[in-house]
Amino acid sequence: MIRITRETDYGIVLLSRLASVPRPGVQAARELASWAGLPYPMASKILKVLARAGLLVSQRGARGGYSLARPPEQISVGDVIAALEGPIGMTECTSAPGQCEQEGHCPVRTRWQEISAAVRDFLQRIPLSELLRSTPLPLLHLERQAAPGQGCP
Amino acid sequence: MIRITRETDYGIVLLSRLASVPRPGVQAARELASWAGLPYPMASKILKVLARAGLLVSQRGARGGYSLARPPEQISVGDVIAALEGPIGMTECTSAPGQCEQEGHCPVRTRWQEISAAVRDFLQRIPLSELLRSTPLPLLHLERQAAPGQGCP
DNA sequence: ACAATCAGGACTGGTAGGGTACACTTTGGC
DNA sequence: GCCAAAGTGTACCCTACCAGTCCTGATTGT
Repeated sequence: MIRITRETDYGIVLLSRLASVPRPGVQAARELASWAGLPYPMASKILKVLARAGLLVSQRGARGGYSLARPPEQISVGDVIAALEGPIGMTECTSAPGQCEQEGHCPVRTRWQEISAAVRDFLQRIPLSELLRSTPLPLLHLERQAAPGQGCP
Repeated sequence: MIRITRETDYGIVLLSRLASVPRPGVQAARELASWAGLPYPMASKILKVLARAGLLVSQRGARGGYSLARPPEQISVGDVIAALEGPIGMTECTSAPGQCEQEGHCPVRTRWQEISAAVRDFLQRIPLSELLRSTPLPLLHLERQAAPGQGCP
């Protein structure tokens, strides 16, 4: 279904929350969970992973919590997905070579690699900060160019 | 993991095979299966679904088989995915509204809808015929524009 | 008539998503 | 110095769905 998991979805919501408070905004997992309407254990699980991946900084002990490791402009949707689900690839063979026995003679393999790369790049270029803007949106548009490196002037 | 299922992957390979023979190229499921290195029941299952979805035309009886319902330029990767996995959406709420209780106040919902739409469009614009070209590739590129309808001149 | 072929299910095993629980460590505050 | 409030790590369960098989029927060319 070309779908992110629920955990990733939650992760993005939690990060967005952290991105929307003035930095440095340390928030406890319980606060974040209740704000997002998630059971605490679930939120905690996700936050742990995001911290280990380097997207969050954790502060242990009383009055501890989580805060963004980088400004929200420098954390992309792609980063979050990669942290919670592993490398982004539309097919098994694109994310982990050697899985498919057909690899040698598969007629569509290289194309899938290109398609995956395009989607990955696309997600990599959407920062958290953009997710939050409730105002006029820079329309996301997927373009096919005739040649590399020849963007609009 | 933002991944198409194996069935979809197989489906695209099978369709590509049909697209690569001169039309009207009726091929039996057994032939297609052995060509793709798939067990016959698996290939058969997939072909049935693709036929019901209108991407393939089936011919029953002796010397029957499958052929493309439309020229390969008019069948897109998005069509195949939709046929085998249902509507394309990166999150549950984008492909089937009403699933998420948070829908009303989810801060990132509209953005996901845009992102999903962009990916869906992108896949919708890659025809089977393109997957087969082994020659210089029109680079796939996902672009973000400032405004709609203002592509390169 | 018969064999080749597709159609439509039912059925099964495995794995990953989604969620919970618990024992442990760290740290601020009194 | 102790306690409570945090995060850490790991183990665990359950369910759904992916991946794959099998069987019984309906068509149709020869």
